[in-house]
Amino acid sequence: MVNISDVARAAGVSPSTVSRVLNQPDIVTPDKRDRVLAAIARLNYQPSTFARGLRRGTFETLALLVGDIAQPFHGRLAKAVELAAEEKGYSVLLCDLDHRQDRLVGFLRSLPKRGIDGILIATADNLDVPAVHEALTAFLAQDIAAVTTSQHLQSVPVPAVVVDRTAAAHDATRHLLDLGRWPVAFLGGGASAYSQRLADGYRAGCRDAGHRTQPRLMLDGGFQTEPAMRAVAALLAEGTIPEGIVAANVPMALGALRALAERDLDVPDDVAIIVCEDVPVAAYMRPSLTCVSTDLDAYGRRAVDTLLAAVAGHDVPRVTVLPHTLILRDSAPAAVPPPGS
Amino acid sequence: MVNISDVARAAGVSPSTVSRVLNQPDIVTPDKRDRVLAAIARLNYQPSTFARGLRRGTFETLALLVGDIAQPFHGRLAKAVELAAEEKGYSVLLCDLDHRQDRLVGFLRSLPKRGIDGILIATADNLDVPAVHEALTAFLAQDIAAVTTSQHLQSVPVPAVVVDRTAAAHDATRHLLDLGRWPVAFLGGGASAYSQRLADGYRAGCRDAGHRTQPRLMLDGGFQTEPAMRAVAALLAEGTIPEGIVAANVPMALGALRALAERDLDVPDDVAIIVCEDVPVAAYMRPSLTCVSTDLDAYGRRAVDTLLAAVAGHDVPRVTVLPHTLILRDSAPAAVPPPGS
DNA sequence: CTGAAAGCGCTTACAG
DNA sequence: CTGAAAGCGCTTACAG
Repeated sequence: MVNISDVARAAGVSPSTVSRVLNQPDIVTPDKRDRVLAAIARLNYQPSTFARGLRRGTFETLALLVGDIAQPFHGRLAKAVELAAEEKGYSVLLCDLDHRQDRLVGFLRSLPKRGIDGILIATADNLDVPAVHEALTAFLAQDIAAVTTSQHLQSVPVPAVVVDRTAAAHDATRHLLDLGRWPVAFLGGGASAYSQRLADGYRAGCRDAGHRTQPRLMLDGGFQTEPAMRAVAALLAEGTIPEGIVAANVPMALGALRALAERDLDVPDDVAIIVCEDVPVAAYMRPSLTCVSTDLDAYGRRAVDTLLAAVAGHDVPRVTVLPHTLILRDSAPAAVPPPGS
Repeated sequence: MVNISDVARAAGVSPSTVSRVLNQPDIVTPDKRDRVLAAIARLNYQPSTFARGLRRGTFETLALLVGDIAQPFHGRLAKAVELAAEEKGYSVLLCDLDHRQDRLVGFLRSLPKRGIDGILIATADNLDVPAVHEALTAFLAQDIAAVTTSQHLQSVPVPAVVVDRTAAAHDATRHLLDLGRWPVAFLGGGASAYSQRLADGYRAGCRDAGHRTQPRLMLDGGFQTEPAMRAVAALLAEGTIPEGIVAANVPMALGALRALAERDLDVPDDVAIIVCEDVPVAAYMRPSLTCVSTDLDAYGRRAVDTLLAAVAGHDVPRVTVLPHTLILRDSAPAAVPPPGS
């Protein structure tokens, strides 16, 4: 790579002047400025981000810690984040957690030495556990900005950019109940805070409609298709056929669809399904999936903007809530008679 | 962040000695070595990757240029790449091309200044076009290693780690023909080299079985669900009902499924579908999708290994071909009578 | 306005 | 074996 001295030599000035042309151009005589600019263009000079970063202490790089980039929601969000960051001149380091706590802790330990300016934590896994809390605290002590999506941390002061999951699940549940469906099962991901928040909304939705929730209707599908399928199959096998299912994510909704199909249950006629996230593929499945949807491009942009504001040392809101809307599709349309009628 | 001088002071040695403990430990007296190691542990010191990189000229960072991280195949491959790279101590910069040539060219121009050691180009978009060729040549001139997946470049000496797409499409086509299906349509992505390679395999498969391919059976679905749906719908509207469809990717297969459903055509009874890639979701759709599959973890690992070998200056094979297998699922099972029988 | 100098945090010949 | 010095490619007070 051509460096600043090459350019200086070519333009007949000192390296300092080349640097000034790049950073404070008005300080430089037009004559020299033009010569430098010409040399830069001719040699195709680009200042090394890291030599510059070493001096300035900022590398224009963010890290995205994602639960599982292979999941459609995360992939779609990662895309939005990358595009938004790139627009601001930042690069994005991809860190796939593979839903493993040891990986998260490892990244929190190793990322500071990589000179990143901030991290975005996008995982539904619970961060409010001692090991993560400790690693996160040590991380933040090094004055690197952090923002989470998908959860609002209790124990550590990290700003969150989130959808109100409780409200989303509440709306989803109400939609099924308004369709006259009951019982309605909840297909979540076990004890994670994220899943608990959805479960709260589900319970509230049931309560508001005068229904009593039952533990056996709270299914643990581990956020994955396969275990979700088994959880729904187990519910059916024990004799309960729910008239609706609120699924936390699309892969689990797929698992539910398969389990229902094996028992020849129709969606939405026998069982209506609604999902608490939206991804492109949801619109194209059969039946297409009714979802609580958020504009993921806006989500990614907002998360990046918040993180960059924090990087710049500005005060940022402790929590930013993005709007969500119900997208009606075939798995739980605007109106469909309950199976008994 | 604590730096090497802090450690040196704490251990009562010079920074040089600390550096040696890290890089050539046997050169250092055990006594001092232990003191330094203790100080490192106590202060939780980690040498800055970029200060080190500035000296050494290597930053232990790879860039992954991906056509669209939101597509399931790319997301799954990105995961494999990230895990493999991290295992070798490398970080991965995520660069989403959004299938736009200007973004690809922009990344090729801007990545060198970011001090990456190599790039992995994972896109089905055609790279053998003048603008990209020029940018790629300028990129390679800076002595940064590059590897492509998914295509073998004609014009530039970049090693490729690929599945033999022609053979894959050939096998896929033959499977449908062996089922007694004809006509069989090909659902590809227009003029891209990637799609052309698949089309070649499709044509060869037809030819081998004694069928004459017809241009109207070659559909352009642009690698996306929506246009694929329109392309299949158009074929049906014009009166042709294929007994089988070879789809280049899963999103297009979804589009085909929808178009067929709208005409009440059953899969696989009326129309069998086979896809030339495999992603987790394919197994869980209804009908589940028969696919030509490749172990994506092995794929990612192989791509990273090849790239790192190139970074290290070793000779690497111009092209590495990974094996593929047919995964039989419901959309084109082992045996199903043709619709006419 | 501009150049020479110092320094960001490392590594590695160079003396000793 | 070890420290002082130089240098990776920048930026920015500091003189002038």
